[in-house]
Amino acid sequence: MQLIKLLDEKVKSAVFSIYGAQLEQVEFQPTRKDFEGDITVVVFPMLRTVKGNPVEIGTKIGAHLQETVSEIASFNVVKGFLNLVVADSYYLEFFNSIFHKEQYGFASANSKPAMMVEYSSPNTNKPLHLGHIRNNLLGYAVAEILKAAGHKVYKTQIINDRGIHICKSMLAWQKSGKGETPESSGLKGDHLVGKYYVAFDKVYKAEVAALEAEGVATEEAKKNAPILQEAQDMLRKWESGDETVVALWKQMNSWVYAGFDTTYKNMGVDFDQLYYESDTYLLGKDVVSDGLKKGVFYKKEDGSVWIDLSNEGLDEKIVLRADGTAVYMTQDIGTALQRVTDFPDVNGMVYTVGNEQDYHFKVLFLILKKLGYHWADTLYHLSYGMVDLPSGKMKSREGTVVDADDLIRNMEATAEELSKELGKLEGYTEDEKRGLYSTIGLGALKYYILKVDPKKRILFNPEESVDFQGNTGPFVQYTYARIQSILRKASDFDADAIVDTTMSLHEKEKALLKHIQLFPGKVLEAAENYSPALIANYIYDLVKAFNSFYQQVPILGTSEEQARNFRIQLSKKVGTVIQNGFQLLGIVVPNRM
RNA sequence: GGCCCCGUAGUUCAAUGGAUAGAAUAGAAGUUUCCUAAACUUUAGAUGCAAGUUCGAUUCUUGCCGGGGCUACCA
Repeated sequence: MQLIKLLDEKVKSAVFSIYGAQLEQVEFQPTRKDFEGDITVVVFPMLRTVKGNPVEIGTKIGAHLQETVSEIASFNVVKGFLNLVVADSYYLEFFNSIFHKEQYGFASANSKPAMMVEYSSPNTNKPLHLGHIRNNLLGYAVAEILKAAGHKVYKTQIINDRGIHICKSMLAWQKSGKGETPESSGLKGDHLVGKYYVAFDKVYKAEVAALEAEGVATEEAKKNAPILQEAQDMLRKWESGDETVVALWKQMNSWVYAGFDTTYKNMGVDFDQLYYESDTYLLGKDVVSDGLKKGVFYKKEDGSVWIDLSNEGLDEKIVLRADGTAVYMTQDIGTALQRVTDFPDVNGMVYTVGNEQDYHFKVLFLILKKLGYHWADTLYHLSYGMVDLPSGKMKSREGTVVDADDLIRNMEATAEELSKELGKLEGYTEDEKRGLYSTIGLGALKYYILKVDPKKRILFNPEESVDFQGNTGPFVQYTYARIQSILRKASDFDADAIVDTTMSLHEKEKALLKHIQLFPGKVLEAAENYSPALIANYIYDLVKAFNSFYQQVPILGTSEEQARNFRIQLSKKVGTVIQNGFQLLGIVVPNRM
């Protein structure tokens, strides 16, 4: 970053002194590995300002830079690309300047406005599945990245704890549960409740089929199945505050929360502030009447309230039912306002929600804007692709899901199996080993999900296990562990030594330093794009470069003392960057594996 | 039908409009008396199709083809 800033000025003044022309901006890119050089200036865009042959222009600028800028050791020009070779001393000075910064790459805390990141937001009628895992990992990682970019961040979720879905589980439990509890059944609370959600659907389908057999039309049968009507009745009772129903609702939700807490803990995600739909679903109604007065909304004959977005290329959208009750949109308007009230310092909210709701959020943000809330422009829908199975979409009701708890357990089991096969853990206690299996298994899973661009849909084949080799979490973790091993063995090295900047660098060392230098910029880029994938890919490249260095250059075996010490320091620094980068992804790195 | 997203090696992923499109995996061939071989090195293999803008297009525009999603007084 610093280098580019410096060169930007130098190139501009070079062009000015040679051609008397003022460049708007200079285009840089890292030099491709097939060419000699470290950083490349692209000459083509300059042709708009400076007339002439690109090679000739590049050569003149290169010569001028070599003469006047001490950091530039030499240059070459290929077609319209001016490749600059940066002096080793520059990189060594850079290394000295960052070596002691433990938080290297992170902007100073709270130097930017506070933001709120919403993620997870599950329904409370069934356990979490792979889709939720992607949501949680993305939301958590984006929150961490925003923090690293200097924002204060509040992590939040809205728990969808009311509605017909939870009544379905409640009803089925009431009918056939025989008082079963997590304790009596040995089932995790969310799994127990999910079991009854599936049970409801089974009865419901049977009833629909029975009605159809009697000659009732499918649509009618779906509406009139007795058990569904009972569930709707239960929801009405809940809304009117029926004591028995509310008590049952509280009990079943408490089971689910306990289950979710375990899953969140295992996944390593957390929240600063929770919102419950049962508290917020009535919010937003005042805003609607306010909007009516302002003329943002309009009322239809039946009393329902709408917004017309056809001028924006969207449809009409309902914001309040004819009977005056709130819909999804009403609630989301209210919740947004609530959050702004609760956290006045927040400037920017991120909603981590699947791309099936792209339209909903487009409309929500537009409505808030039309209502005149200045902060509407700071809202962002972090939309991500679905996680599908080869058989299609996951459906909890039909049991075709990859359960979050099962998957995590499987990943840990695979890690255990592999670790035992390799047998490198003598001296570890059983507890330490179990901790490590979890670190590796989760690392593999998290990396697998996060390295993919959020927008892209993931096809997950449960038959093919998630890899532990190649571009994977364990690959990165392994490299980190090897670095720690070096540091353990190098007890004699001087961690405070200032590197002699007149030393000449090995090609692999220079490659590493160049890469390390990119880290702070990469963090900012990831924050701007809300993309943990950028961090994952960056760390992967860094690790590749380190492994290549490790393989080809002796570290502890270096005969020259200064060079040896530098190589250990360099390894240590690479380790810190790996650790810091993986921390942003919520992945732990082990000292041994 | 309308609107949105996605099409890159067999497979899973990369590439602010820039050089000969990078990796991993699966395939082929190598590297352990030496810092952890979950590694390293070599090899073969891809931009859905057709136009346009540009000095230059995987990237931007349009059309077509393929996959997914949204288009509820459910959330």
